[in-house]
Formats: sequence, C-alpha cells, structure tokens
Amino acid sequence: MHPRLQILHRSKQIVRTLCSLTCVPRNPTSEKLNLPLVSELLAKQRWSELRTHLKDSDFTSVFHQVLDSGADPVLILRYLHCCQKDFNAAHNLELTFRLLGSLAIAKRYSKIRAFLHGFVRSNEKLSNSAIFNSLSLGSKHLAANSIIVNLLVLAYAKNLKTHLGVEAFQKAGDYGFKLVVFSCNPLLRALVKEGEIGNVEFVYREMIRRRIRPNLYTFNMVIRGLCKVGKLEEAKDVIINDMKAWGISPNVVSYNTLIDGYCKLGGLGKMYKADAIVKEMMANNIRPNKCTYNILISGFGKDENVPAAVKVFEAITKQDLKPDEFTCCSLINGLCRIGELDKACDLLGEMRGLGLKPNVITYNALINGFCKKKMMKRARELFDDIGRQGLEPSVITYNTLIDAYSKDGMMKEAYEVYNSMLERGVSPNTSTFNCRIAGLCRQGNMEMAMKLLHEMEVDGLRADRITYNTLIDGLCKEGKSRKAGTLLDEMFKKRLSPNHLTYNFLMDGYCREGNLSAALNLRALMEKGGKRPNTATYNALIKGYSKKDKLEDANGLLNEMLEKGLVPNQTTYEIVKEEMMKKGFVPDIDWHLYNISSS
DNA sequence: ATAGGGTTAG
Repeated sequence: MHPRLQILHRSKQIVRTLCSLTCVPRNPTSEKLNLPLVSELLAKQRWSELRTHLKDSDFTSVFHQVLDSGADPVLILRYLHCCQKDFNAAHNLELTFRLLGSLAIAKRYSKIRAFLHGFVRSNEKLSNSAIFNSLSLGSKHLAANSIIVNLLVLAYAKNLKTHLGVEAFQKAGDYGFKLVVFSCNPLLRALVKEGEIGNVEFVYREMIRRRIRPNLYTFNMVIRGLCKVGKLEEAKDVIINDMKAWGISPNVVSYNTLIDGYCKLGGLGKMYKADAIVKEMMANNIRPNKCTYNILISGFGKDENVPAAVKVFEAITKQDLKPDEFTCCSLINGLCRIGELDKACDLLGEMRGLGLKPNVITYNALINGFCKKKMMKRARELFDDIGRQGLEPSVITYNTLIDAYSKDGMMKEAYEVYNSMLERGVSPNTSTFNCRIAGLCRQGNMEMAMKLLHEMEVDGLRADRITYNTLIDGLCKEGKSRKAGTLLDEMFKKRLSPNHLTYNFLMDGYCREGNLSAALNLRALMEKGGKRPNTATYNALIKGYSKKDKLEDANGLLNEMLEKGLVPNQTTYEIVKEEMMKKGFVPDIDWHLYNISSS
C-alpha cells in the first residue's frame, strides 16, 4: 500500500474506533481502549490523531492502560507533553512515577532528568511524602526507583530548592533508596551557595554513614561550607583526617579554599595562619597557583597590609605568572582601604597595559574608596566612567553610593540614586534596603525606617539579621527599646538568629533607659541562645548600673568581666572614668591579675 | 558531571 493510502486507511480506522468508543456506555474505569491502535499511533508519533482518538476518554484510565500495554515510555512521555492541559503530573502521581520507572528501566535517564526538572519547578506545593509514597506504590523496582530519587534530588538541587532537597535526601535513606555522589554533590553545592551549612554537615555525615563514597569535589565543597561559617579548624580536619581516611589527596583547590577561609574569618593574626597553611600545602608538594596568590593579596588588602599584598603581587611576576583581573582588583581594594586612592587609580590605568580590562567589580572597589573618604564628586565621576566603558553598574555600585549619601545625611541624593537604579532596571536587594534603612536611622527617622522594613517585604525581599540589627540599634538610640524588643521577637519568629550585635544593641537600649531587669532578662536569653556576653555586653551593663548609681553592682560586673578573660576596650575605660570615678567611686579591681592574663 | 580568588550594608 502506498504510504499516503496507508495514512488515509489509518485515519478511517481512527474515526471508526472513536465512534465505537463514544458509543460504548460510559464507564471510565472499565473503558477499553483499542490498545494496538493506540500503540501504533504512539509508535508512529501521530500525536494529533491520537489526541482526537482519545479525546473523550478518561485521561487517567488511558494513561493507566497505555502504561500497562508496555508501550515505549519515551513515546508515552512525549504524548503526555502534547496534551499538557489534561496531564497534570501532580494529580496522577502514581502513574507518573510508574512512567518514570519504565524510563529508568529503559535507561532513558536524560528524559527523567528533564521531566523532574520541570516537575519540581512548577509544582510548588507538592510534598516529598506524596512523591515517595507514590513512588513506592507504583513500582517495587528498587534500582529504578533509586535512579528516580537520585534525579529528584538533583532536580531540587539545580533549582535551589534546598529544603525539599534535604528532605528527599533524608527520605531516600528512610525508604532504602541508594543515592550516589552525582546527586549528593549538587545538593551540597546548593546548600553551600544558600549558606545552609548545618545541612551541609548533615548531608556530609549521612553520606559517610550510608557509605556513599565522597569524592574530591565533595570534600572541597564541605571545606568551603565550613569556612563560610568560620569553622576553620573543622575545615582543616577534613583535609588532614577525613580525606586521608578515604584515600583522597587534597589538591590546590582544597588548600586555596581553606586559605581563603582564614583570610576572611581567621580572626586575630589571620594572615599568619593563612601563611602557615600555604607552607603546609607546599610541604605536601602542592604548589600554590595564581588563585592562591590572589586570595592572599585580597586577604592582606582587607587587613590593610598593602606592603605584604604588594610582595605577593611581585611573587606572581617572579613565577612567570601574569597578574589578572582578580589580582589587580584585590590590590586596588587594598589601596583604597588605606586611602591611597591616587595609587589605586594609577593601578586601574596600568591594567590596560597588562592587557586587562577593568570590570564593574574593580570600579566598585574604587568608588567605595572615594565614598569612604566622602569624596562624592570623584565617586560620581567613576560611576559615570562605568557607562562610558560599556559596562553596567551593578546593584553593589548603587548600594555603595546610596550608603555613602545616607551616611552623609544627603537623603535626597540617596533617594535619587535609588530611583535611578529602578529606572535602569537594576533590582534592589536586601543590602539596598539595609543601606537606606541605616541612613534613616542615623537621621532618627525611625518611622520611615520601619516603613521601609515593610516596603522591602512587599517587594519580595527578605529582611535579614543586618536589617534587624540596624533597626534595633536605631530604635534604642531614640529611646524606643521596648519597640526594639518586639523586633527581636520578630527575628525569632522569622528564624533569623540574633548575633552579639543584636543583643548588645538592645542591651544598651534597655540600660540607657534604666530598665535593668529587662537587660538582665536579655542577658539570660542571649546565654540561652548560646551567645556568651562579650566586652560590649558588659560595657552596656556596667554603664546601666552606674547610671542608676548602683556602683557596687557595676564594680561586680567589671570584675566578672575580667575574670571571664574579656578584654576591656576604650569604651570600658571611658565608662569607668565618666560614670564611676567622677562620682568619687574608685573601682576595686585586681588590675595586676588582669594585666598578667591579657599579656 | 560536581570544587577555589575580586566589590556594598550592622
């Protein structure tokens, strides 16, 4: 038969079948399809005919029967995509996962992957319980189901649905599905990116418990996660103990990550510690690369140790490596921090000679330098240069300017910059609002500052700890510590964990207003929250007690603070002098003991 | 099919 005739013949057949179907008394569950025909139409991918053919049938019943028929799952999937409006994966979960199971058995993994990607993206409300339930009901094929679960975790990770990803990871263990490193690593990556380091540690521990073999990438991501929250000793332990135990050698990335951790959160003498890691890495026969040097330059720059940064810069050239955009940017930033703005500008000019093109980040560092010196005209000129260089200002460029204007009390200018970023289609972020809020707090305009807290949430931005700290401090400085206290409650409700600054701002507010009982309650609360009172906490309390003429109590606090090994700062001495000595009270302190323990 | 470096806000 001629192909054309064949088609015609088949079309007639379809019409006939269609009639017979519609003539049958309607009973969806017992509805029988002309399965051979459906299969053939599927196989020939004649979608529109198939759709016409099945139009009046109960969709779920068709889906069911087609699956049972053993038709090619790829074709079924394609058909489902054709009739998207009838096919709602969420409503036919069990069948959907049976189909995915068939795809897994047929090794059509990329099809499952693509499907699940869209699935987790579009089904906002879908629960993992429902998914795992359907999965285990639909098929008992453990290997196939494991593959699906791996790809589900991967889909969550890729879509940054970290909460659901961790939950699926957990359920996979409960149901006995085997996960592999190829889906765990992307999950770790997403968790590190989102700053959910508690979950990074959880997933890592679980991987080891479930004998999912971590690879070099796994370790490097865990190191990064730990460094991000300042758990530097733990990060180091991963290199020294865990990796060795698994027979995996750390590479230059492992060490660079750790070095960067020390540069950013290493505390006092951090650059010495960073330097020690470099030596350790070299002792293990791993040569530092350009990235290592860039990390160090950035670290020294932030430490305002430009001579050391320059030394590293020179080391790069000596090793026949070329400085790159990162190198120059970090050095420019360092120069800006110590106020060497002309030298920073010179280096910007020299970049072109090195064949390097400055980018927005480089400009941001420079603009920030001028802003911090309140040289707003020069900052504006650089801002205009960005456009002339064919670059676009970033949200950080705008934030830097908004912050500088607000701090200078130039609220009108700050607002104009804010408007211009909106006009240029750059979306404000949480920091943008934090800068604006800080400016208003500084002006004592707490009403407007609180309004912005609301406004940012209307804009879909989440207030973070900095937002709340700024507002709490602002309210306390205006004598509104009770209101500030309600913001602390709000933080807990939003699962934002307060830090030392949060407690200390509020503590200072209560003490200023003479509300010592509130201050003491807060101290108890902060200790309950795992935050030990620090020097600033004691400063607030000592000042509070002194102001109420409870000088003996203040003296007791002073001694308590020293006994705990806390180091008094300039503020402490001023409080002692202004609030205690001026009233004729001489603190009774074992200074000698203190001097020994602090030296 | 995955890891490291540059800029802002309390």
